Amino acid sequence: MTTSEENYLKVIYHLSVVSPKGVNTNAIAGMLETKASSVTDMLKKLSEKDLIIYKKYQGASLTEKGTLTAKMIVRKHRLWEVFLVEKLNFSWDEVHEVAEELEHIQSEKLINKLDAFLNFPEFDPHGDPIPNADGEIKKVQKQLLSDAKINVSYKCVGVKDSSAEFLQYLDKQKIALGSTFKILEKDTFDDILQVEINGEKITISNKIATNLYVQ
Amino acid sequence: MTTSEENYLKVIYHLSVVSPKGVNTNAIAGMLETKASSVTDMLKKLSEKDLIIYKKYQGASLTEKGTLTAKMIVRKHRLWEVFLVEKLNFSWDEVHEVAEELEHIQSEKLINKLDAFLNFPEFDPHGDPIPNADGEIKKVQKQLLSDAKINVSYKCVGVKDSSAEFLQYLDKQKIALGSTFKILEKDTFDDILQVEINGEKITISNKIATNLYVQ
DNA sequence: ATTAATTTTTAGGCAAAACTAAAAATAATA
DNA sequence: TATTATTTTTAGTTTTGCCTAAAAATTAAT
Repeated sequence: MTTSEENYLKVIYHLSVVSPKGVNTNAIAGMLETKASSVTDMLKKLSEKDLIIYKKYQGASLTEKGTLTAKMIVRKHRLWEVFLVEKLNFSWDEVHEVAEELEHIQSEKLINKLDAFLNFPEFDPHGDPIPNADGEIKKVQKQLLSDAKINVSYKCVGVKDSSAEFLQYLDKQKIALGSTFKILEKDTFDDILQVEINGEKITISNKIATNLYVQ
Repeated sequence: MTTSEENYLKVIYHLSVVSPKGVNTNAIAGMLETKASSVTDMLKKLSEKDLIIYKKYQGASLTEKGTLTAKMIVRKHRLWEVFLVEKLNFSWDEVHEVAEELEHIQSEKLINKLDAFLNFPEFDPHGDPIPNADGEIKKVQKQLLSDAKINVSYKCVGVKDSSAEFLQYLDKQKIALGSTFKILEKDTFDDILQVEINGEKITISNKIATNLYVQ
């Protein structure tokens, strides 16, 4: 497997969540910052390797084999992120790019030993679940803060947007995984929420609320 | 820098120890298991990037810039080896291939944080020195066991050959870094040495003795 | 000092993964 | 439904790093 093939599989895997019956060529191109024609070439290649189902103009979906492969890449990515944050003291907004490289290191032994070293973590620093060695992912129910009820206490368990900018904004607002949330008031007109975070009252935009997972 | 370019620099760096005034095209090809013509192509490229001095038919030698780059790759390789052995419990014969991949991860921050996490080790699991962040290498004097004096006590501080086969042989003979050595008798005729290792008398071939560094 | 052997370089190609531009298929709209 | 508009695919290039085969330069040997 080349790094490029792995990146395609990973993107198809992530996009499959929203378009389970075929991921568009353009959508893949967008995620990988490449051109549609390049995507077509690669889809043919991945199809011949039985990693995806691909029919012209119909988009791509992962086979069993492709799904497992993609999950292993995601597993590696997220385990490395845990390592970087827990052991090397990276902040949660710095780990993505480095993990993008580390996820392509080819050694099952390495990743399983890393998993053990980290004590078999179930979530990465952004709250995303880490597939185990068999590709199984622990499903937890969680909802967006924007969908949460008023005056009910929640705990922050993940972020939807894990861009450095958003994560840095959260740091500034002292919002982290584990923070407690209570919506005091929703102002549907100007898309603003009054919330209590760890006991303190603040105002956040709906944009923020639609990118925080709570439980 | 591509992985390929880095591998060339690393090989030139290692070969420069024995041929400081120009490394042969064929020697590089041999180390990289590639063809001389491919090497010529790359030498031109590295030369244009001012990483090596290259004149047709004269071999290659590293520039200042090339030397520093090579040292940083060696630094990464050896630090990752320490990580694999110390933290992930790999054995010293398993780490080379994985480190060959990890050494190409591009992040200065990563490697310096890894260095700190490992407590700034000075030697890798095979006794090779680890360049610091400035490229400085601590020089220690050491000699081959085959050049050691008779009836003098030495300590094993490194291996010259770090192939898995050799390292596994050492494991079997209970020879490790730190083991104490004393040559009892040298038989120059059949190239065999009577030695005392950690107090026990055994016989080893000269081939072994020429691949062990002692102090 | 020639000739032979070896090493190194050139020349021309190939595969992977990207690209541009144009053609074909599908989807959207009047 | 006919006509746009959009999406996707094809066709033809490019770049990187490798290859083979042949030519050129260097080194070794008679």
